Amino acid sequence: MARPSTDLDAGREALLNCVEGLIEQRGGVSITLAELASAANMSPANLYRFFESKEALYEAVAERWFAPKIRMMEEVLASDLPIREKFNAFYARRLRSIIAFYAHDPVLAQSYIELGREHMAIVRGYIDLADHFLARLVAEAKDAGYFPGLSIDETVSLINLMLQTFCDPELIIMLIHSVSEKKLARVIDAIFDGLRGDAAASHLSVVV
Amino acid sequence: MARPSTDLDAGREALLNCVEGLIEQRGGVSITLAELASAANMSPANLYRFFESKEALYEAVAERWFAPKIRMMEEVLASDLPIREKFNAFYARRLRSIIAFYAHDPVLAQSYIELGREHMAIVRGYIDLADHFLARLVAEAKDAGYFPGLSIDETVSLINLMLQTFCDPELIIMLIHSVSEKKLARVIDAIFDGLRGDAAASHLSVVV
Amino acid sequence: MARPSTDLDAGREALLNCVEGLIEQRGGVSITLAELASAANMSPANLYRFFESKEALYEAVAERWFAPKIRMMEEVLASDLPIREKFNAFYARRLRSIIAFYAHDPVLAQSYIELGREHMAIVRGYIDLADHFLARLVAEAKDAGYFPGLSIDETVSLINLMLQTFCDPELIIMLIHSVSEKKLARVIDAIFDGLRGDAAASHLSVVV
Amino acid sequence: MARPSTDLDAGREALLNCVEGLIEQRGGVSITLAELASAANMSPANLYRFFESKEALYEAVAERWFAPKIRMMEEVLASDLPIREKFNAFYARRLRSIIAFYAHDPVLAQSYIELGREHMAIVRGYIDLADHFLARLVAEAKDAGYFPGLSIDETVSLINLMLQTFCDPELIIMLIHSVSEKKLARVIDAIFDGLRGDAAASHLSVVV
DNA sequence: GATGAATGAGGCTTCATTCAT
DNA sequence: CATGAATGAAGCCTCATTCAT
Repeated sequence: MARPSTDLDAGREALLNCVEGLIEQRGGVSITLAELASAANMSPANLYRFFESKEALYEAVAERWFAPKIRMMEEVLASDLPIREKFNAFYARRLRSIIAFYAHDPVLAQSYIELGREHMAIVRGYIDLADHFLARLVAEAKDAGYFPGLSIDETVSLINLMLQTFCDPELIIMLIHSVSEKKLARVIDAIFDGLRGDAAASHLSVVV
Repeated sequence: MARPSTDLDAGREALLNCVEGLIEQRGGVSITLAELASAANMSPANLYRFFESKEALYEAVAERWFAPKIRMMEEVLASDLPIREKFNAFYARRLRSIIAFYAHDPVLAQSYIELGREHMAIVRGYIDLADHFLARLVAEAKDAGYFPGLSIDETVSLINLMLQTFCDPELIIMLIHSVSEKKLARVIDAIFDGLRGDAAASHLSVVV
Repeated sequence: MARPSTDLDAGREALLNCVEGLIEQRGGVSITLAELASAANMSPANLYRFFESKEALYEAVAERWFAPKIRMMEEVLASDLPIREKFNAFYARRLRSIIAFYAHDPVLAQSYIELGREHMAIVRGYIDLADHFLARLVAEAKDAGYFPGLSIDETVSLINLMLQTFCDPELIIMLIHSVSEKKLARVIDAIFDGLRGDAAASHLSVVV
Repeated sequence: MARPSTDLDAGREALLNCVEGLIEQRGGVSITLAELASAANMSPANLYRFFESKEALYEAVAERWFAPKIRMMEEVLASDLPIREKFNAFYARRLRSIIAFYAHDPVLAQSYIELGREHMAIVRGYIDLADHFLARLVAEAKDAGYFPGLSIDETVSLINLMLQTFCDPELIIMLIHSVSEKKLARVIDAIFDGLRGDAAASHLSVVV
């Protein structure tokens, strides 16, 4: 009866906060379970009541970071904006949120980046998800006549290359002073107005 | 027997270059001695001819990073510039070099920062050294009548707080778009013209 | 209050049945208390009401296996059969019961053997007890004039060697197709008719 | 130069012998790396020079056990016996070797069985390989007109059911006194003469 | 009584470090 | 000099066991 999971969930939240605290204090690099346990005033073994492995813990940390971004993307996809605006929103909202997060706590942001680099496998899942969303946007755009002569996969690949600096948090932070929503809009315009397969065929063969 | 140390020194340099290469390729996180040895085409055991421990290796990496800055600071201290300019040069030259390094290779710069966070103990020594230099500058400034009513230590502490963002590489990079030598000059002016003990007594108690 | 031990005893029995079930299903190797608890629909902690340790649990399992054999041995010892028949019954009844158990459930039998090998310490106690009974039988036999020139201990040791394959369950099962009560009877005859100290002195020195 | 692997290979062999010794002494259940290391007079860490994990060690143990059987099966498959004899040889040779191994060292054989039960995943690979060989035999037999109305997979599945007791070492040992090459031959005759799809259709649906 | 929470000991594995050659 | 062999300490994880409720 009751919700036996509530306690565990609360504990999980508390632990995630703890992790966040540690990350901020000393970077996210090589945090030890012993270290986390001691920060959380429990034995290392007890951590396993809340997370079934260190990996699962990092997944939860990643989820905390990515969940709102995924929600955003889903909202945008479900919206009935015209495709070009939809496309812009898809990237702009994420960009804005990353910039805001960085502005609010640059050290924490940096540390998340580090963490991401150490746990590529976890991050990759989210990148793939974003790619999947992008593919759906591209399909919609193709239905509207854009990107003629290009397959969806080709288009996705090209767009990823062009917009990398507007969606990879690491690059965004690295180029924080030159990246902006305005520039993003420009690039997206260029993509929609200029990206096609016919003229560019020879180049594409290089890309592939 | 010639000078066996020359060989060792050359080997050390080569290894440090190797380390730098590794750091740039894959971040500085959890580089293994085996990994470094294999990158340097030697056995792990042989590394110990050049560095007596992994810690010592990291110290050398740190020294490479800090040495020119220390030299700079020493030069400035030894110069016969008027104290205010001396003070400015003390910070401005370091700031310029960090910004240049970051501009030249942002990823490497980031990785050094990571490394620094992982090896705080090593870094701390250099921070203390810089504090020591600063204390000598402050003493000189006090001789010239500045910072009345403040002890050297109090002054050093206050100045560190105010100039943190102009000398901590992590903060500099983090605020790369808002930090500049010009602003540094302004802040230093404010320090020289405004920092004194009497009026600020109540605040200082808070600081401590 | 009543007799709280009755409940406990019942619980103990139930648990032992549970263990037996688990052993049969998945072998006796590395059964977890958590696993047993869940199979018994109780919390792991509650197991400790019934058995004070995992070791104690295994002792009980062993006891279940050994108890009827011990009872048999006691009955035989208390009986007033002539010594030679008594001796035969001492071994034959155990042999029969082991063969029957194996015939009834070979997998379970195998698993008990495994278990025994993993918990030698527990088993050793029962072996010692059997040795003690045997020593009493041997004493009785010596009173009747058998085994002249041999001490009780020497006799016990020799008999153990000769009858090992008729009382070690592992060996019995291993040699299931060549072991039989008839052969046992032959061997016992040989022991009673042939085992003496004088002629065999030189060999005995080797045995010791 | 030379063969740097030779030492390692020798060490591996030595370790496998050690494992075999341990298995024989105290069963194969829950052998600890520490235990093995101490039996081999080395530190647990050093084991990793020879085997990259405990799993890999057990794989090597398994390979030692299975390799000759696989070779046998391959030889039989490559031979140009008539299919029925080939089929018989395929099983009979394995059966003979298992019985011989058991006869030569029953305790060790038992312990290998235990080990197999603890490391099903490793064993499964070999079972699958045997199934693959069997499928090729069945295909050959079908080309010769046997097993009409049955697919290869169905036939393999049925034969496995019928011959289980002649190829699973655990079952062979368990039934050591009733299993024989002669009986195997009888069963194989029945399979070749009687196994077909048409008449048995209704039964097959049950089997599936 | 019975349970969930918590822990320490011990297992596998990695890695910096040492040592004999 | 340089190496391969070997190790101890430390990290992650499991599990028998205890304790407050």
